[in-house]
Amino acid sequence: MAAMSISGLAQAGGVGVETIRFYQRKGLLHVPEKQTRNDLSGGIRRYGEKDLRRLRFVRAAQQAGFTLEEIRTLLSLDAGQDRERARALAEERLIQLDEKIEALEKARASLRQLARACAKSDDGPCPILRSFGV
Amino acid sequence: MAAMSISGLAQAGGVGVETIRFYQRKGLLHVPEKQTRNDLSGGIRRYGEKDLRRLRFVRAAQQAGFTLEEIRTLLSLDAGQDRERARALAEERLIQLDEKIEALEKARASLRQLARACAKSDDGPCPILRSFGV
DNA sequence: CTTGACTCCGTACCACGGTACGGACCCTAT
DNA sequence: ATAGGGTCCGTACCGTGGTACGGAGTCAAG
Repeated sequence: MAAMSISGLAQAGGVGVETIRFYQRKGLLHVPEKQTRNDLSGGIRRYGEKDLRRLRFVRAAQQAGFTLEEIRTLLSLDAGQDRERARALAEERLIQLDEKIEALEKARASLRQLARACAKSDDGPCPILRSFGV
Repeated sequence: MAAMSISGLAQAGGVGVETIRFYQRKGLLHVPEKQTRNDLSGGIRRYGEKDLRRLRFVRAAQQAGFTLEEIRTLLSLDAGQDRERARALAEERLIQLDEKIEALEKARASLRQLARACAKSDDGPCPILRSFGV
C-alpha cells in the first residue's frame, strides 16, 4: 500500500500515467528517489499514501476551478504555512466561484426557455436565437 | 447602423477584431461581400444587424458552456429548422450545466470550509489539504 | 495627392492541460 | 536466461480559443 508503481498511483488517482509525469514536470507532485539495488543507476520509483493524497488534492482543487499554477502555489503555501496568502487565495477563488455559478445559472435559465419553446411549438422556426434574448 | 466595419462589429459585440476573423474562419460568422466600387478587386466588408445578432448569439451560447463547434451546429440547425436535434442538444447541455453547477457548489462549500478553518486557528499547519477531504 | 488610420489575409504564435511516441532500461515469471 | 510487461525520460504533438504580425490594399480628411 505504501509502495505503488506509477501506474498504481495513476489508477488510484483516476488519471493516466502520462498525467502523473506531467504533474511532476509542473512541480505538483514529487519525484521520489529510485529504489535501486545498491549498484549505480537504474531502479524504479515507488509511490506511497502521501503521493496519493497530494494527487487527490490536485484533482479536487482543479474541480474547484484552480489552475495548475494556482494549485502549485497552494501546495507551497501549505508547506510553508503562509496562512495569510492561502486565505487570500481561497477568498479570491470563492468570489470567482460565486460569479461562475451565477453565470451558469443564468445560462441554464436561458437554455430551459429554449427547450420549452422548442418543445411546444411544432411550426415556425425554432427560436434558438431568440432564446438568448438576441 | 446597417453598415459597420469589422472593428465596429467587434466593439458592438465586445470582442476583438481578430476574434471576429477567427469566428469567420470557424464558420460561425458570415464573411460578407466586399463593397467594391465596380472595378475589380478591393473594397471593404460591411456588417449589419444580422451579423451583430449572430455574434451575440455566439457569445451567449459560449457563456452557456457550448463549444464553438457545438455553436456552429446549433446555428446550422437553426438555419435548417431541425427542431428535433436542436431540442436534443439543448437538453443534453442542460444536464451538463446542472452537473457543472452542482460540482461548483460542492467546490465552493469545500473552499468555504478552508477559508473558515484558516481564519480561525492561527497555530498549527493551515489545513488546506484536509479541507478537500483528502 | 499624400498621410494616417483602418482593412484584408495568411500565417505564426500563445496558454492550458494534457496525450503519445520511442528507445533504453528494469523486473518478474517461466 | 529470456520473454513480456512495466518504467523512465525526453521530446513531439494535440484541441481549444484565441492573439499577434506583417505586407499590401483602401479610404477619408487635410
